[in-house]
Amino acid sequence: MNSLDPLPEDGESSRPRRRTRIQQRNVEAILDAALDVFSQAGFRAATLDAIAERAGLSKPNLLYYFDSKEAIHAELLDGLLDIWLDPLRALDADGDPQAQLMGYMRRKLDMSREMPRESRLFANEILQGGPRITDTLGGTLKALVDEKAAIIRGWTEAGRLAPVDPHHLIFSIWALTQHYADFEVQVRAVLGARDPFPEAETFLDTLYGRLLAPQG
Amino acid sequence: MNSLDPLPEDGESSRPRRRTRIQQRNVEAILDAALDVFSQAGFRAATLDAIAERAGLSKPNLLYYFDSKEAIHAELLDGLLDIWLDPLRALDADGDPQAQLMGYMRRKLDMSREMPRESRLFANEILQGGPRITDTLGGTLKALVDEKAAIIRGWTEAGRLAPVDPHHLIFSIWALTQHYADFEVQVRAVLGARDPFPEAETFLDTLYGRLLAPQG
DNA sequence: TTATTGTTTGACCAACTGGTCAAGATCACG
DNA sequence: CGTGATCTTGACCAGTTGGTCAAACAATAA
Repeated sequence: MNSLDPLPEDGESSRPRRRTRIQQRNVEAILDAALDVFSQAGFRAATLDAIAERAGLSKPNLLYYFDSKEAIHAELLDGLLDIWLDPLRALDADGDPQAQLMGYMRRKLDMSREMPRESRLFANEILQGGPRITDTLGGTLKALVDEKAAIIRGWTEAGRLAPVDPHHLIFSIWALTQHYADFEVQVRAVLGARDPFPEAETFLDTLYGRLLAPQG
Repeated sequence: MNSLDPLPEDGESSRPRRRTRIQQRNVEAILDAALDVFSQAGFRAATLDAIAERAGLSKPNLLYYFDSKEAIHAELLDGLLDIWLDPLRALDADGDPQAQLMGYMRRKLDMSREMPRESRLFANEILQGGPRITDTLGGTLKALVDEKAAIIRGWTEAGRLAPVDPHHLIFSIWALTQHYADFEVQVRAVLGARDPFPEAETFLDTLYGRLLAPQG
């Protein structure tokens, strides 16, 4: 039994956690390598050997920093979920409806471009039935989506937004933006040498412009 | 070495292939079980034991009908790809542009509802870099998409369709429809008991209605 | 019935995988 | 420097996995 993290038992600051430089560096390397491997293979098909190699450590050394394969995966998912949902949290009831939603879409698209591994990590997890995050899905996530859906419904009822099902509107933003990360291989195969993202941004601007503009 | 399929060496008809009733039944059972397992776990994480169990056969018996795990997977992908691309093939240059595209979208949404395993099989494959179908992606698929994109561009240029990037329009249909199969767990977690599909159809009708209607 | 072909399985194997452990190497600090 | 804490590793292990094989068990046609 190892597991470095000394549990709530700090003297002063309660956040930093990693104590030595070596710990800092290695834990970081492990999580980065694990993100590579898990996002490409999914939990079960990922191997500790592959993660260790990519991190430049031996397998037993990995297990000195983390209790198990599950522990690494869990820490990744945990840390990422917040980042992942941040753009939705930022949706502001007091802002301009269309600008808010288009801003949300763009931020998600940026994340697909800049954090494709993270996107694929979630995709893999959910595709495989999400056994490790069903709680979060039905809990935190559902609550957040319901909250924001209510805001969107409010906008529509105030006539500031064309009528749309708020939940499916949010799904559509997820689907359309994450598609460029999750199905990147396919998109690139079809598009050839072209860079998908600038075109995607233009297309999605058009799409949501036409979908959301009030009155028809 | 086994591999039943007698290669091009038939006496009369060249399609049927499976000779005995037993073969017919077992091969079918294996492919169905394999679809269950591969679509849920991805290629690497899927096990022959799991497939065998679900098919009600012993593992050596599986391998009497198929040369290897890869062979099962390959046959699945092969057989499915045609079905999967059929709706796009059906896009008719001579039809009404908007009706054609909305029809395509609906057929894809139907497939997400009725063949979610197949959708997830592809999703898993592509998520993991599509090592077993990159050829098809850059070949058959790209050719088909390019052809249909040209048709769509023609419609737009004729003023029969609002201007949109044809490739990204096709991507959007894939993303939005397959999302309901591939991310089903998430969608259901957020929506609770509601059936996603009827709502999805309404939403997508609205979306593509507003996006595609000519003139603004 | 018998010979032939088709089907099924238990026993087995080598490679891989997640994880352990004790011993050694390195570091931080008084 | 010395000493305790941190870090690293080779050797190892038990369970899993894709795949083999010879022998047994059907089905069927002559």
